[in-house]
Amino acid sequence: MSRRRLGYLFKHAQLRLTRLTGPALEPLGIDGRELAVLTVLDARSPVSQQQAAQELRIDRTTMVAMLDALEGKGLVARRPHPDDRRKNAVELTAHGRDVLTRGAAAVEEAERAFLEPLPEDERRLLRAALDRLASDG
Amino acid sequence: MSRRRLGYLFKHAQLRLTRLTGPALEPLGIDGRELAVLTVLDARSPVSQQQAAQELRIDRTTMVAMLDALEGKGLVARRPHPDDRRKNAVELTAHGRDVLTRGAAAVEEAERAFLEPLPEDERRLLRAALDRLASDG
DNA sequence: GGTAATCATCAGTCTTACTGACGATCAGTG
DNA sequence: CACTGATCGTCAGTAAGACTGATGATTACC
Repeated sequence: MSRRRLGYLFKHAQLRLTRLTGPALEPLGIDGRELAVLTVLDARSPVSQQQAAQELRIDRTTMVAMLDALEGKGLVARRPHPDDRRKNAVELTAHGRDVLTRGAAAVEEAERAFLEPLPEDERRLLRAALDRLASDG
Repeated sequence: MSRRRLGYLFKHAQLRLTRLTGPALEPLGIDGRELAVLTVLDARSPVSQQQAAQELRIDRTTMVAMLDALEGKGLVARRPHPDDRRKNAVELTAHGRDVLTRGAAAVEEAERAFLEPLPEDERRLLRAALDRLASDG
């Protein structure tokens, strides 16, 4: 039985997860946060930067920096939005789509390794529980 | 069903937890990390700074800063270790013990609120699962 | 007794993420 | 149409958290 606080458990679970996903993505030159951005762009493209930021619940200014990085790596392109000249329409490049595909596979693999200590049914339960706990309520 | 990555779920579950524990501890003038230090000192006191740091898996230099803060608030005292003059023997003050007691109660309450979306049996299961996932393996 | 390891500390750095301000642009009201 | 207020992307500055590497003091090894 664990006397640890939930805060401790979350922090160190996340640390262990990062120790697995980090090296898995490192050959692709991105980290987990960047992969999340690529995923959103793939699903919703073209989106404004604000839309993408809201989707991931990150700050608009943080998104600027992340897109700067991703654009610098040639994974993402900003172009002027046809309907609203305040907005950028952000899209994946061909290279970005490729990195997304390979990154997603790498992360799935890392998540499998991460969850390996748990029996199958508990993995599903954990995911469902986290999903409810992570929703702002 | 959740398509979110585990990294996202952990991050935002933790954010929501902090939104609950933070205000709960704020009247006591500490945060969750500091409460964890107080807890270790209470259980193991007197300990060296390194022992306390290892217990919480935080860096030795981070522990220096945290004890500086806690000492400044009068919750903790460093005294020379009787057996080894390189070490500090760190202990709770009377005030520190009091804050620990009230802080622990506040956090228990906040954790209850955090877990409130889950049925009773899933709460236990989550805790057990996190415990295994957080262990470095 | 001399070398290597340990402890606490400090300065510096890095990452992540924020606030607040800005110019440009759009939307709604009258 | 003109004004007001909101929205979008950007930038500068800041803050928290946690690390590295170096240092002085001390201890352990043999």
